[in-house]
Amino acid sequence: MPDKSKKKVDIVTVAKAARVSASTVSRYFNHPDLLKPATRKRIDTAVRKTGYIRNRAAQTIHGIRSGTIGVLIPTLDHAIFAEVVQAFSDEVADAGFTILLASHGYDLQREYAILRKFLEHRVDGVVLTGLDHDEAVFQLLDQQQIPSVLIWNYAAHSRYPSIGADNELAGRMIADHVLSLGHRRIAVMFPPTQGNDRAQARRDIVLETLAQAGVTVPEDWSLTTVYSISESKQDAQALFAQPDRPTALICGNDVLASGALYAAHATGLSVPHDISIVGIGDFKGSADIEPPLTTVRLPARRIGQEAGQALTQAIIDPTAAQGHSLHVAPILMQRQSARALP
Amino acid sequence: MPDKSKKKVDIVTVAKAARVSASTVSRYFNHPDLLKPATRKRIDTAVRKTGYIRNRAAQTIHGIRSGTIGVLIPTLDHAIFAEVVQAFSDEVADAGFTILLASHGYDLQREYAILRKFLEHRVDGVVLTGLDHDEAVFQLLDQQQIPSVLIWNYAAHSRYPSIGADNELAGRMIADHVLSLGHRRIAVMFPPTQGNDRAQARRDIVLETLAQAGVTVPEDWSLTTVYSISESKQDAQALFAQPDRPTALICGNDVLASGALYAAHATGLSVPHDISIVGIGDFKGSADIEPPLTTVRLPARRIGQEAGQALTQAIIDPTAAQGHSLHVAPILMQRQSARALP
DNA sequence: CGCATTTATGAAAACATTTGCAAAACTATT
DNA sequence: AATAGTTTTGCAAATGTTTTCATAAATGCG
Repeated sequence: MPDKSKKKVDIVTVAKAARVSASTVSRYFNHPDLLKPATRKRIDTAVRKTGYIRNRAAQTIHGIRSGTIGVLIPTLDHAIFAEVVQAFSDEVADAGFTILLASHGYDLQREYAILRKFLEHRVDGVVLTGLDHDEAVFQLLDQQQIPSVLIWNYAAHSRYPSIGADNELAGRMIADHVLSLGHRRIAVMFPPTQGNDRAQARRDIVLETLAQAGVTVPEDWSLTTVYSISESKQDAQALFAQPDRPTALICGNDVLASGALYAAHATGLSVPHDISIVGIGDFKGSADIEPPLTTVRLPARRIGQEAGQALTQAIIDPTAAQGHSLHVAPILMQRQSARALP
Repeated sequence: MPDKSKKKVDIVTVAKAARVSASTVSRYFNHPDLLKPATRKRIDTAVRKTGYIRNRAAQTIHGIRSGTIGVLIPTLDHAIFAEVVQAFSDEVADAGFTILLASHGYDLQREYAILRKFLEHRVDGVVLTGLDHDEAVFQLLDQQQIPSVLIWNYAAHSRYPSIGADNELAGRMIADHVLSLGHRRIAVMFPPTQGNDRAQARRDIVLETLAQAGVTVPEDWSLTTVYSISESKQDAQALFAQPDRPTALICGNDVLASGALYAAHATGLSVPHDISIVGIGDFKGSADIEPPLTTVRLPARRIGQEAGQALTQAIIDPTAAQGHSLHVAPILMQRQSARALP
């Protein structure tokens, strides 16, 4: 039915077709209750016939909300970020927002550039991943006075409201757990930490917790491995091949831990009998891997949802106090990849 | 430095600060070469001082491109889609496009609604996942004459250019492979197929290929399992517990296959000695799981990249022929989870 | 039925830009 | 120094909406 001719159809095209003024058509969309049912009906058919689609850009220049939220993550390739984004998107979609998504690949400069682009699009809100960002990023946010939230990592005193888990706590929890199982000969495997405050915090706290218990990790038992199952499998295999083996391996995240699990399997080591392996994150497959991975859960979905609620709230009611940080507690998931030393 | 006062800064604010007209400021951004170096410099500092950020919405109503591409996927929770999106996003970001992302969760009605929303935002292009869509969706696309591509699945005769792998081919490849290994007692496990043409096509072709070889899959060896490791582990465990066991299990995707692998492990079955298990997709961990999974690779990154290139091309040069479909060939990855029957 | 309300609609200004055209400011040439 | 040509800039119109204000139409009431 809709008119297929290429001439652009705008609000006045519809107005003409319905024999009303443009203002009335505008009202049809924004305050339908102000219209006489008969006119409403007339416009309705006109819209249908012309195939009219509202132009959000034209609305936006009136200071009307754009209906978009900019979401800035390191990468979608980590399942955990994909999960947060999905949850966030679902949450804000209900309120009519669409997300503008971009990833910076841990490059702070790109993050700034992308944020600017978001701002050019006049996003109604911004989501940034992690607590640490370039000072220029914060200045831009301050200056534009745009509702923003930092997700994934939590800190009570963050510069903008943060919604996420306390990564230091998570690190301490897993380290404490391993310690409590009686392990003292412990190896660690973490991802590189440049531009990644989350991994950084985790590593530091794990090492510190161990140190406080009098456990020091020898140089060659402290592995740095990129986020990849194959890499971690390889590195762990090398570690396990050494004559002198640790009794436990703490991994900075579950991907690394999965790789380590496979490495153990490939090396003929039995987990948790010969070695205990733990991760951080509780990623999707972690509960089902063999053996099920002991880890601490960082509730991604929950974070996405909470962030979505907080941000829509802040956008819809800008007078309300600038949102508060929210801590989504990590949870120790005791499964079968770690055991107590006899 | 930038002015922190809340009064909105627009192009005329900058113009005043630089003692030029608004048009000149506009030219500063769009045709800088038309400006005298001195004026350019003056505007430059004015922009900096005022903290001005261009308003894309205002440009867009002039028919200028919005610089956004709408990407519509079923869900980000499947790593494979996250991967395509990431690759696509990287590709188009280079050309200055930002993506508007939304997921429909396999609900065709929602897909239509989201597409409309994209169109309201005047996206410059649209990416849809899969070949099958509501007729209304295609009509909208036809009517709006907007560059569009269907990704993930390929078909030579698709209604809009499709860029992806031939899922039927992938299904046939893996079925043929299992057959060629000498298996005849074969079980299959596929995800539910409603609203999911990809899974549908795979299942049909696998069954058909087996049938052509004279192999029929008994009712209770044909499992339908939602996309989830834990579910598939459970279902596979039930299957393996039966007295009469198949010699091979073909899974509709690698997630299902991973679950089955864990199930075998948990049941004390050795893979591939006691049973061969294969998947489709070659997901991220598939090469590193124990044993490494035999599967057929659906090159997600490649698809995302190709789609990105094709779409930017179509947007930048609309006169060029409406893009062509592109087949990204699936590749059989022979690893260790399947063996030839003696 | 006429007047005062109330309700529904239209005209025009506003929003932040871009752009065609014309005027102004330079340069080069004689 | 005057002219012609070129480069740089400004003015004003245009873009697709929303909104304020005013007017027209409908309704209620005595």
